[in-house]
Amino acid sequence: MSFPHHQRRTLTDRTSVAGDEARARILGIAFEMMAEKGYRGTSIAQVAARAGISQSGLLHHFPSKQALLIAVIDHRQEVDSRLLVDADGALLYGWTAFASLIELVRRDSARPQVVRMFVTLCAEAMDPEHPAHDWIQEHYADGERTLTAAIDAGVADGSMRADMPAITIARLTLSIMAGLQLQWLASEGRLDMAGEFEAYVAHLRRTWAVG
Amino acid sequence: MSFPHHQRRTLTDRTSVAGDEARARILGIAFEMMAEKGYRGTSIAQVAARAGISQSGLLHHFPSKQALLIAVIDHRQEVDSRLLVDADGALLYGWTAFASLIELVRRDSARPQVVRMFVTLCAEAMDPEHPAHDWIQEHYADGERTLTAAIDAGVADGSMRADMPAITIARLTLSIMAGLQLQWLASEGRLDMAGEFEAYVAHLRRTWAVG
DNA sequence: GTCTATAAGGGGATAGAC
DNA sequence: GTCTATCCCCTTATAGAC
Repeated sequence: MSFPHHQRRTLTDRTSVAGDEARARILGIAFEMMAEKGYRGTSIAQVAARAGISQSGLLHHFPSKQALLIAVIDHRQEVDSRLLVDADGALLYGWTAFASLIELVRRDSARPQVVRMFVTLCAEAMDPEHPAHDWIQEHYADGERTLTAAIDAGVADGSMRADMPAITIARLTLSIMAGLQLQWLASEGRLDMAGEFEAYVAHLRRTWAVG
Repeated sequence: MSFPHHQRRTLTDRTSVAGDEARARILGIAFEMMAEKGYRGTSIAQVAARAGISQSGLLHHFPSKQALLIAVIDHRQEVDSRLLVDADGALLYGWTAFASLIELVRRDSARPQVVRMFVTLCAEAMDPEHPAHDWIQEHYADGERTLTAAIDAGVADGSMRADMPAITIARLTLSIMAGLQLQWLASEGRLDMAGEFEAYVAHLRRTWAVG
């Protein structure tokens, strides 16, 4: 992923603590509002008002609405530990990867706003003119590559069968994760997202594990 | 589903053919634009311009933007034959229902705009203030009920196992359908949506059919 | 770092002529 | 059934004072 216009603070910057606090506050509000209304449905004036600052004040920290969106996406990406990677940064593989995905879904079950932000952004970023279009395409492709590699490793070490292409399993798994998010949001919590996903992995394990 | 403000032409109406043509043209353009930019990202002025009519002319046929959205949704719902129901209106059940779903996915593979409209609308309608919020919730609930009933019938007639709750299978299946739509759109056609879904049903059949 | 003022344009919807 | 003209609000972004 690359956003060439993204501002990143360097070690030599001398900015005030008050400025940092305002920036963080704006970022949090922007995230919440974009989660609910999407990028297009959110106005920077409303974000500014909720953050207790003027619109111009906001634009001092984020020079444009697009810069604000990019900052929101980048921030979440730093907060969320990367998918399928352990503490040392090594790639998880085989059933360990699926256990990690279950953990991820369980964590998401406690953060409906995060899920909503992601779902909303995914849908509107299908438009090639949307500022996050490239990001979302790379995000999907990256997820597919990573999970496929993890499954291939599981097949290689003999814990998974080779009678179904790894990429097919990967795509089905990622589809289920995305689709469950939609159903979970639509059900307003009545659906047990983590439970349903665990049932899927359990079924996969029964029918696809070796031994 | 119910939209109390929806205008439906009665048998006693005497409206001109030219008016009907204009209405249909506006409806088609509105569908395309809302598929790409969503409801919020589409302006009635742009729809009117592309339809070769003035904004006021459009508002003569659809008194508000919301009325236009509702007409678009209703129109698609009439065009698309209902899910899991055969020509006589009887409920499909068991593996027949899954065969019907495969057909549905295959048909959708040729209509990216329809899929995009639906995905975009689903995401933005998660917002309780969105005019299609109630519709989308009912749509999800209805799909879950219908498919669960079809699976229950399959278990009852002995063609499917009873070792997994019907509703779990139904939710997983609907998740996969929705998730594959997202991946398919993001991949811009590089993914074979119908093929992936068939692979899922085949796996289900191998591991879950009786006999 | 934050503000007010303002530019410049797009949005949905209405009134009334033809 | 379609148009022009208009209203009024909201949008993003900039200029310049403090």
